Amino acid sequence: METTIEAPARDADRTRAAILHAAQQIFAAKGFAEAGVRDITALAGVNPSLVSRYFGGKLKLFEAALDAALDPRLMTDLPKDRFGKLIVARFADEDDRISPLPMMFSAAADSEARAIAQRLLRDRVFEPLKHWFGGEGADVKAARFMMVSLGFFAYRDQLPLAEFAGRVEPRLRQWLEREFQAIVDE
Amino acid sequence: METTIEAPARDADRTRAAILHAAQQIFAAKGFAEAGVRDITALAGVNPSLVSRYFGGKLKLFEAALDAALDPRLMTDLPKDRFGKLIVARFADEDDRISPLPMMFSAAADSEARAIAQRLLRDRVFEPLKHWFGGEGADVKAARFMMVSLGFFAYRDQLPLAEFAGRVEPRLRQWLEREFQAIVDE
DNA sequence: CGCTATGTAAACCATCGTTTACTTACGTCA
DNA sequence: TGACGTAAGTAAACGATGGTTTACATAGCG
Repeated sequence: METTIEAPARDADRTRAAILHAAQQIFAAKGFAEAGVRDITALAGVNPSLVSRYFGGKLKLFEAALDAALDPRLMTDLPKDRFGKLIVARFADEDDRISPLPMMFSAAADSEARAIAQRLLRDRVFEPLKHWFGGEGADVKAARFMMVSLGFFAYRDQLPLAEFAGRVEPRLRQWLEREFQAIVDE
Repeated sequence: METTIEAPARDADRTRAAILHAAQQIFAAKGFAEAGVRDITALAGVNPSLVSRYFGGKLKLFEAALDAALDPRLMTDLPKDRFGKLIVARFADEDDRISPLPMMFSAAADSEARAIAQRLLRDRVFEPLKHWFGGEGADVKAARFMMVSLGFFAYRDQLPLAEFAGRVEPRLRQWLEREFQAIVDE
């Protein structure tokens, strides 16, 4: 699964990119607090001190990793008439691009990391979504979207119940699809 | 506000209770990771070493604090015909008994604390709720309840947007009420 | 009067992000 | 081409944090 990113000898840009890429994997897998700088640099095959040199510290690296992974179009590039089905598919079917979302939960426990996650979540997800919905009540729609999404991830990652393990239960999935579709339709 | 719990001289039971009570306040306020044993014992007015002696460590204290604060009837004592309005009121209007719920989020970042929170959330919230809903699809109903609840708390505590700061926006609140009511009605 | 439970103070120890000092490869210029 | 200087990277130590343990003091009961 995790493939070590070999940083070629003496190339600052490649090394920086290797650290960033490793950081995305480790942060997504272990969360902000339990992901150690030594874990990340070990995966990148470089020295731990380079995190401070190239990124200014673990917190800034976290911010850079989150920022690089977040693409606002991830939610707003879908056709509105099939939004429900497609967004749930993207969430549930292990789309690699979704990993930054659950990664944000891990930041909740650390007050500094939480501030970063909040800002990014607002600027890169909430605001684009609000403008995409448009019209009156767009802010409420965006808030509804955030609640259902966060609820889904929190439930899936926090409460891995035996009966729902592995994939999303069909009736639950159907409810989620209707829920998301209702946001754009109303 | 936080009132220091004076532990009378040389009473093990009272001291134990004072630590537990202080732990509930500090854990709820700062989360598992950022709540220090020294913070808790300072509020209780006792020595930090007593946490290990009386509870077997910080993790066990967290478990005890969560367990003591969680009352399953918190959700299942409401009349089903007005469930939506009442549960949202309980969530949004700063009912003191709700504090353990957000407190669980803070445990998500720590793998050991998360395991405890998962078990407690399942045994003390999910299962009682499932039996209270009853009938066919009770498990899906309970899951829906968990998702909306977790989504609400995650959104409120994670994303304090300027326009929704302070209290819950009325239209959002209305949506939440309909959402919760729909779970019991369907 | 003395033993045991209660509580305290201080040290312990592991973790972890970061900094410092040193080494080495590579491009440049004489 | 060859020495030199700068940038890239490493190793090791630093320093703070924080849960836990140990050694010691003392109050209260039999």
